[in-house]
Amino acid sequence: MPPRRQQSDDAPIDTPTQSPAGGSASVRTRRIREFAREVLGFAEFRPGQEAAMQSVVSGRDTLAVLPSGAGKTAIYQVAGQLLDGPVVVVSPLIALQRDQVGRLTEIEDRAGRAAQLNSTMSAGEQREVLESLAHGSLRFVFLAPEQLSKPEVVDALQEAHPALFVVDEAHCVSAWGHDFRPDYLRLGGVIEQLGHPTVLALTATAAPPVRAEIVERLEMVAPEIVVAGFDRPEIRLEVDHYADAHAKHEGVLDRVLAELGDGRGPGIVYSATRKGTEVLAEELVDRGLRARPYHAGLSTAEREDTQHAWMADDLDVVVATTAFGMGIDKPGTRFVIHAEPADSLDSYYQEIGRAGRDGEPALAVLVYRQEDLGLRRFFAAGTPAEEELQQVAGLVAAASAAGIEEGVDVKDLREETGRAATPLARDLNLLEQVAAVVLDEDGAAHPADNAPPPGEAAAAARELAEHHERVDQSRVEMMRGYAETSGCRRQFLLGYFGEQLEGPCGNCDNCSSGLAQEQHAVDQASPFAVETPVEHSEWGPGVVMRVEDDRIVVLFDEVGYKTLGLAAVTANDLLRARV
DNA sequence: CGCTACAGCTATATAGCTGTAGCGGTGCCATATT
Repeated sequence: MPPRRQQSDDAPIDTPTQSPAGGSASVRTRRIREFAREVLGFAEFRPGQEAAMQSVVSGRDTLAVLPSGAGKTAIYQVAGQLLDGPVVVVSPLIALQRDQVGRLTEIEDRAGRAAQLNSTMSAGEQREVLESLAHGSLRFVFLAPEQLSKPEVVDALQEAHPALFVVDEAHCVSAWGHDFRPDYLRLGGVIEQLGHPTVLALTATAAPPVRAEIVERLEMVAPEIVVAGFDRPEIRLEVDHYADAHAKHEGVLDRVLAELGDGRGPGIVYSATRKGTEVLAEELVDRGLRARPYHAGLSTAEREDTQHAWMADDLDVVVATTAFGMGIDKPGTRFVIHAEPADSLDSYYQEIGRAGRDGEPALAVLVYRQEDLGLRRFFAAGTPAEEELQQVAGLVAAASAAGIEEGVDVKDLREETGRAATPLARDLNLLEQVAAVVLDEDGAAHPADNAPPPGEAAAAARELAEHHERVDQSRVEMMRGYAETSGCRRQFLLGYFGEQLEGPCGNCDNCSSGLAQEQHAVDQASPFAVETPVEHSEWGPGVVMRVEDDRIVVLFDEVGYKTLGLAAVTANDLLRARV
């Protein structure tokens, strides 16, 4: 397990005697404050912000989990000014890169020049960025992780000796790395190639296992972990339960109409499917609302148009898949209604966190049907068959044995196995992670040095995939737990993120109905307290995340979140406190 | 995992049931076609 050091906002900063920014901690503090005031126009820091700046400027790898709007960007702006060398910022979306570069360009004369590097630019423009980086005339470069699979990009970065390597929206490492965007998993290797500049990982939402994975994947060394309180008390939490699909559908429409009818709005409706967004948007339009669907299947022009209309207050509702989100910050968003549950509380919290960013009261409603978790379970599944993995490993090994030096192309593998590109890419990534296969810069597969035989490699890869699947499924179960709890929903949510709220929040449906108070009274009597490290006879070590009257939720290192009945636990002596 | 569309069956012919195959989410990038 990676280290899990935590530091509260006001804890003293641990200061090495010699630091890249030079000088003592007090000098550093002064320079940070000066820059923040004079260039960024800060009157004061948000929670966690200055602690993260201190840590980064002192040359320490840092993971900062700070709420949206807490000024994560300012952390690397300040660091970029005080460190000696350029700053590389890995950002998941080209649109986000564009926004950041735009903002930095406004203060360019004081903060330093910024540029992006991506496929929307001409070859000439891309070359120019790499050259100015090498000449030292660029302070910030923004790129997607995929750029770092190109050797010429890594070479250019290496020559520029970056002082800081920033991974923005760092939860993507965990959420997207495994299958969707595997280059996120390779960032650790890139950081090593660059001589391990100081690493700064930034995210708004990360539960303890996600934090651990970020630290591990990025190969962060003795990281400072700054977590600022991420309670959003202004967001009221509610869950509407339905048994019937049609009734649920009507329930979503009614909920939206009720909110807007009361003059509250605008808001976002999240649906799990593209079709769902289109059907709901159309029906809302039929009921007289300014509503539009948004998903990745729409043309770029349509998406941009909808996004602009949303930002310009020309829409009451955007009905969207998860494609609508990162980088969209509209402070006056009054409600977020989910027509289906998210795949985890991590995603759910991120999505509802888009409401009420102006600090005014906002509402998050989950319109819930147990069956809707099925789709999430399906997406969480998908451990490949061992034979499938063995076949792929075998083909790679055979090509090498036959003396084919350029390796095996994914295209060739597709022809030989008759399978689609996506599952094949997933197989190769798994085999790469168990040190059986190496992918070169052209995407061709070679056997790794001392690679295990295909049978062994396949077994190890399957085991790894099963581990991910168990954890992902357990995250879906926690989403279910949130929907079905009779306790305070905010306590449940914050507990999931490892933050304990002393009493019921008073601003969720279960608090309003009185259920949460009854529940809370019972919870006090549980034999296992929250945050107790425990050992389970079958599942190994874990930490108690949540306590209810007859059950507890434990986060296990190996199998993720599990809900245990207390009766069975005590009867069979399943769980012991670790010392 | 669960829903939908649709094929194929039934029953005095056109609607209504049953079984099941197919499908479902996120974005980089590069390459092929206009």
